[in-house]
Amino acid sequence: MSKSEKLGLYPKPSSPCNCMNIRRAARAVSQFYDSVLESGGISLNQFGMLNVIDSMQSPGISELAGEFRVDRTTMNRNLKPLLEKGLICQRQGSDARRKEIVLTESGHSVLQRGMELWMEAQKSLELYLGADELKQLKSTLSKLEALVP
Amino acid sequence: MSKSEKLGLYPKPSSPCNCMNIRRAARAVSQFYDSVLESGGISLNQFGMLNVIDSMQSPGISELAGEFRVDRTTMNRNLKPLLEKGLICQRQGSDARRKEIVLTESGHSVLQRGMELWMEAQKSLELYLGADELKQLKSTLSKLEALVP
DNA sequence: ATAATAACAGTGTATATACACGTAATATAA
DNA sequence: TTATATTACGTGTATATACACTGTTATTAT
Repeated sequence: MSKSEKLGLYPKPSSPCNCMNIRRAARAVSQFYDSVLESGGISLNQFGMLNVIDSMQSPGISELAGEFRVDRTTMNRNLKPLLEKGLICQRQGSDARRKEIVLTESGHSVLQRGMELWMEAQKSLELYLGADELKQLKSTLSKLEALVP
Repeated sequence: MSKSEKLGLYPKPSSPCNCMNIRRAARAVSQFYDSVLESGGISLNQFGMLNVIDSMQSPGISELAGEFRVDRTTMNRNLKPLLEKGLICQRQGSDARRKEIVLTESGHSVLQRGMELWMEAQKSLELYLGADELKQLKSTLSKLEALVP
């Protein structure tokens, strides 16, 4: 390893590929948020699921997936760790096909603690990027989301 | 489903969470690039690995991971599909610890075809966002990458 | 020369992601 | 009312991602 590499004098070169770059950035930001949320015993993704569940009226898995904008089967799998940790539970609705998801007591606690940490992370990122650049980023990301139906 | 939902008149609301938004955007852009590369029989991620391998001098797995900015063990696992498809092969270097990765004939072909498709995808995205907004995005993504060491 | 340390790679485990396929329950059409 | 279509959910399979731990080889210190 060269001296300049050790000292990190050179910025990491970006890929010419826009997709690679956004994937890398997403990994980096995820790791940052995860590290901030770590002391709350939960990951950013799991915190996000708890938060969305809490904001909906006992949603079914498909509705949750729609709100979260992931595949339905992805949501199904991602709920498993929350179930095992006892942060959510499932109950049968009047429609026998539907499985309603609700937060447990423990889930509410973890969500509340996570919210404080999440706000820290949000604030840190805003400081890091600056309000203007962050606003521009949000706008662009919103457009990119619409690339897929 | 309401009429407005069917017609998609309302833009999908973004999450207040910056991390969620960038993760979603990354998924959307990945799906877009994957769909364009599909006829080349390869995903964007795999194309990217082929491309980086091709641009390096028979790298070891750790070097490759460093260039690609993923965990070493992630790179190890991600190379498996490429090996099974016969697009790359591994060979022993003079250093017995090191496993050098090189493209096969087939790998070069797939890379070449993928390159055309990738350029299409790049061009499409540039048209979609506009050159200025894309440039700004690249700059911001580069900063975000630096959030983690 | 031997012991301690570095560097390189692999595996177990866990999560995240989505497609193809299958099953059960409801709603709609004939 | 029965046949059909739609809706909601689950599983198998495959990929992507990273951490903790292990093993092997090379380098360095004593």
